[in-house]
Amino acid sequence: MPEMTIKELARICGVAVSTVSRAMNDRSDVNPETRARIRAAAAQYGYVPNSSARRLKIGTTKTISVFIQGEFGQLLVEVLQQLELAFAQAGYDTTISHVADPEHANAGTVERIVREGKFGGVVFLGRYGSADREASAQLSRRLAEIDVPMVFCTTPDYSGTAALHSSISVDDHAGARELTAHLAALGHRRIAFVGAGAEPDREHAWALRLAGYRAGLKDAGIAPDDALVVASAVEEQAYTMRNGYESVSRWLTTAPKDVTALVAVCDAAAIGASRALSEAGLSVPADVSLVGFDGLDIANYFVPRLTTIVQPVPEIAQSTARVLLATMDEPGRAIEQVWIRGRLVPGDSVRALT
Amino acid sequence: MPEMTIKELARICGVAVSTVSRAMNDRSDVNPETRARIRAAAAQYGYVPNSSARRLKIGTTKTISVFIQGEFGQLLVEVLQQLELAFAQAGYDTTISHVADPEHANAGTVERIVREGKFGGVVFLGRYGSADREASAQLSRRLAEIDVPMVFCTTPDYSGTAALHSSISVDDHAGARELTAHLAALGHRRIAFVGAGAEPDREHAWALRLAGYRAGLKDAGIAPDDALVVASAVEEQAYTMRNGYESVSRWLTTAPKDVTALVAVCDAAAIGASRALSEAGLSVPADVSLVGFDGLDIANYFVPRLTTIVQPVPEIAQSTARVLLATMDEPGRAIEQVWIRGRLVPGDSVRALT
DNA sequence: CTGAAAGCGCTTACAG
DNA sequence: CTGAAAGCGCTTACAG
Repeated sequence: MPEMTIKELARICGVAVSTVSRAMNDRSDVNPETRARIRAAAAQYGYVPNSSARRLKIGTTKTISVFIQGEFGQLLVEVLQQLELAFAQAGYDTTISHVADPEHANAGTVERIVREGKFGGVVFLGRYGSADREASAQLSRRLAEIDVPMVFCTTPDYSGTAALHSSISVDDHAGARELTAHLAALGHRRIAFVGAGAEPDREHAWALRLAGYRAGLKDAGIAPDDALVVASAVEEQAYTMRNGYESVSRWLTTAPKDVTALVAVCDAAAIGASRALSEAGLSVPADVSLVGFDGLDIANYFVPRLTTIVQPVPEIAQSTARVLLATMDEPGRAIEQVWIRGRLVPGDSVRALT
Repeated sequence: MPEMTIKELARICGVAVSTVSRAMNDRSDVNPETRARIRAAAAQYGYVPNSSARRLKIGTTKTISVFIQGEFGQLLVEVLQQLELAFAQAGYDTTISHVADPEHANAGTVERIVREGKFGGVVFLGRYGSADREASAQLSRRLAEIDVPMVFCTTPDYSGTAALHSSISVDDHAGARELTAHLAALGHRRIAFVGAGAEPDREHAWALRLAGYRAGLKDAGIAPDDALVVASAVEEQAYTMRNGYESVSRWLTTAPKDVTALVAVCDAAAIGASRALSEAGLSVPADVSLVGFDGLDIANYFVPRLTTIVQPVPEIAQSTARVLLATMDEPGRAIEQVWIRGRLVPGDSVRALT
């Protein structure tokens, strides 16, 4: 196919290029018959407008870019699908910008948004920024200076004291608190948390979930015990089976023997933890109860079925789309922080002690 | 940031736009000092060339598009990451085109490639086309007419008798054959296959794996038995836990009682199968042995650890990159079909009967 | 409702 | 090594 241009099509149809342009773009100021004739010819000859030329003129596009950094699991894939759907319904194309190497891509990420620049809006999905707090905060601030509507989905805004961006996430704190309360209600008092980061933090999912766990303990009148907070062994891949496995394996050598339940930072970590327990001769839930967070498919198929908080993927995606589209319509719009409650789904991984 | 243009930067530097262009594109015919000066100014003022304008002039870009259709799991994510890496090393950007709805996007997919047109190359990752055989074959043929180098990774070329596209995959047939031989060597004779499609097929992964299973039975002198071929209950999501679960649950009501082992079409299906077995009071591997295919993380963390064929992700990605880049260099290049052997990794899900 | 013309920001022969 | 100029394919005021 020799890539027909608007000029050739105009010649074939015996009209001016401007008329072809109007017909192709469904402008009202074209004779319906002319338009039909041009569109028929376009279909026949396989004419497709050159999007680069178009973009160069227009400046902006009906395209929303979703940024994903580093590894991404089932959860993000699901959110992504639903986002694409929601944007498509609003007449926007979705393009995925995957930043493979999170550590070296911060400046690059920003630069790319500015350069390609022509996105109607941008979603940051999952984590973003680097492990370094200050660098992440700086990135967040630089992003805020760019004149493109953006929202953070499933990842917090690290800007610092004042939030600079809209964000939508599951309510990590409330979820972990509920899981902990659930365990306490079943008689557990010695409950550990698996997957804490090294530095204090109050924005990452692990930190919010850890805080929720602590709040849950407090609700139940249980004194916190640092020996029950299991640090991530593989911090740069905190939300993985491997981290759950290695963290718990290491911790078990010195763990208090009276622990009866584990709250894992996520389902994947819970599954890794389960293997570590099994290798240590401990069975779930007979010897130790175990809960996860996220509600992945695997939580439902794992043996035993994992008690977990199911992330409300449809609501998260819909809220994200709603906030972004609203901001695109009304650029000066106030930023919005949305926390959506997940649903606790009991499995077979928790034993009642009472 | 007011989006500086080449013209403004040229004025600031006191040179012609053509000189700026040469400096930014690292052409040899610029005075090194001039170039340094211009680049410094570009950095200082945050000038980034407008990619649309550039594309419009150049016609083609240093960008490779990876197409992913429908749902995608951990395996494709891993391949994707490695592809991005390989392309980056060759100086190419990677962009992901996710086609959310596989059934309705065939024509759209093609059109999009043609329209955006300016990709240096295209990779189809995972499945592509629709469930309908003829539609897929037609799509494959239409793709072959487009003047963009493309390769199929982890998905077959459905063109028909003569292959029209290069493709790279794990050797599904050899892998399933090896798994079956492995079971037979441990004394299993009544071995079932979980996840067969309804229509005869010789290109999809399930069909190749089913054929490999049959070859493995034959190698071991075991007569095939149709009652041991478990049809997919959820055919449009064949490679999922849900399909493994529902297929085996349904089949168990009428399954021969003497089955001692299951070959699942993939790890996810194996995990689903495991739950179905467990609900029927059958334990893995004490009552039934179970093997998967793919080598996902979960195979290694599941209890019991799953015996499986590990997909050689690095080799698959590297071969894909190599073939695509070679085709881009040499457009008339012969197509190439690469089948890479996976590695059988024994877990704890198989019991020796002898 | 339609056409002629300017111009989006860049690259690349063509002269010097 | 550098500059002036043409032109990539489109859209959009501006006239009619």
